[in-house]
Amino acid sequence: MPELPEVETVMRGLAPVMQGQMIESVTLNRPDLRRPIPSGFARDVSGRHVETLQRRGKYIVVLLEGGLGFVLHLGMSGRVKILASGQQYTPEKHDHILWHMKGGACVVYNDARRFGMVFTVDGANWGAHEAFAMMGPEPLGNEFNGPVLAQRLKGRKADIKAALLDQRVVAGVGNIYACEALHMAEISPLRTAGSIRGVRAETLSRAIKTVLSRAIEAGGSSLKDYRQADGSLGYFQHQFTVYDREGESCPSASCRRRIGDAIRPAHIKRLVQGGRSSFYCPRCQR
DNA sequence: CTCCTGTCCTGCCGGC
DNA sequence: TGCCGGCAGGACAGGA
Repeated sequence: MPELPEVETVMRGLAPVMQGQMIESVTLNRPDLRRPIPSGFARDVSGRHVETLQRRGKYIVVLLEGGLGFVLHLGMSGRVKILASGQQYTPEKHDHILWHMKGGACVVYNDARRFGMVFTVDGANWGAHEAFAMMGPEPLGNEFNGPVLAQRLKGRKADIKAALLDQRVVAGVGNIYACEALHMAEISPLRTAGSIRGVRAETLSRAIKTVLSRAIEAGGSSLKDYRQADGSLGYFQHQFTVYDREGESCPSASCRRRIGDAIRPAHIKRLVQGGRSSFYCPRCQR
């Protein structure tokens, strides 16, 4: 469930606790998440200051002094808890990794389904790591636009919905925001990916940017709330327009306008593509 | 190359 | 009430 906006929010929440601070020690409560945690991870990371935090797609990249870095992926149930200095730590089930910061703050990684991952990278050249080497453009950057999206979809026979989940096409989009962006762009999830070009590609690229930006804004405001509450990050839930709304009326004004308000609105449908649920409006998404 | 399916993992929810 | 099956989903492997 954590997609680009959630990961961005978690990273922003981590920054004040980690950036410029030293990792004093690391506790590993188990040797693996989805994959084994690299041997020596705790030793390698301990005793170093955190220089910067970055996000690439759904990954958080923590760059440390001395040219080492490590990467955190939240998988689907990963969440991060931040304990301020002096705050009592109450262990919870699935607390797998704890970073103890010098000064007493602590960052806890909790992941019930253990789809997350942690690995170290060469801090000077982390983009070359296999997790990033083939990754598509950052959707919120200037390097992502209609023509770029069209180029990346060119010739692809898969459904656009499936193609958007491919991190080589565009980074950071997952199942929820793929549904939301396609709805905003009024494009059917069943449309062949390669047919998205020209104006349609422009519309879709803009919808992706809008949907993700709005979610980050929502995350930013909920971040404040959660930090006041229990320090938990990555928990926030905001309202989706179509995702998980099977059977509800399509809220899109332009959808209603097509036939006039007097007539019944169209209803959100669910279908399974590549083993994943898609939610869409069969009337306004074409 | 691209596409497609299965796998990992556990909590939760619906059905009986 | 309790059990069981199915579902959720990001990345990746492996086969077509």
